Amino acid sequence: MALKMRKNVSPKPPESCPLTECMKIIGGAWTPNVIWSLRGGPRRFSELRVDIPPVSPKVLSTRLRELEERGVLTRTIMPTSPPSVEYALTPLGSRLIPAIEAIVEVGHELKERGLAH
Amino acid sequence: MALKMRKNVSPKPPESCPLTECMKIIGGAWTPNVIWSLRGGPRRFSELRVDIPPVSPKVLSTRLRELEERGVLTRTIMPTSPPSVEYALTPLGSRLIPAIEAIVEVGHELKERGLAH
DNA sequence: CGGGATCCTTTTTGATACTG
DNA sequence: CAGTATCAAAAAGGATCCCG
Repeated sequence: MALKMRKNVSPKPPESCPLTECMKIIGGAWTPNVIWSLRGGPRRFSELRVDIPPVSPKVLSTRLRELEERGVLTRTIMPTSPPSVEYALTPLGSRLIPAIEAIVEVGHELKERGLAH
Repeated sequence: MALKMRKNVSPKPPESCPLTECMKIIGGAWTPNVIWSLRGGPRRFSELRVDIPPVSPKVLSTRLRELEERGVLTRTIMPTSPPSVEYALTPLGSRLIPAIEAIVEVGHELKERGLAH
């Protein structure tokens, strides 16, 4: 016995499920951008569209609904005229910022090394 | 002038491009799992398949090629018999670990809160 | 063992147009 | 303004079989 005496019998990824779970959140198209845009404070639908020009209204609203469902952001209807809706990060949503920053950092390096595709 | 005196004229996401760039790396199916499996040291193709049972050989090899191309990992053919191939994280690849850990952490919380889907 | 080649299905995204 | 509806297009992933 003890045939395969590799140092790494498998790092054991018990967190790989939460990983997948969280990737579903930030993995959607434009999702990181939405969170990034909200990091400085609440923003309205049309403001987000300006922040992220290439996103279509359909995809944006889809992302926003998903993120609200998962407790990443809140949707508040402001009693103004014309009516407006504000989106803001929840505390949980804010916790995604460091993760995204880490990703940004590596992405940055990738560009510098010309490894971006 | 100064019509829109919102506090956040837009957090300005200049890094949103590297962000997208990096998301392309870790955004693929099973990619985080691959990196996670390699975090403890080099692994072979078939070992990765064991670590990540649901991944098909096609997708796994696709991911590995992408990751190699982007300098995240190295591919080394070992002169053994039968021949084997080892994959290992590069220093750049290792820098993704903290990012993934941050993601895992939030994913973990999501599960606890029952917000996972 | 370590994949490449195919083919097919599912999931996602995008473009437009239209409404309360 | 803040979306929804519809339709079409495209990625992405999965299943298999095969080969050096």
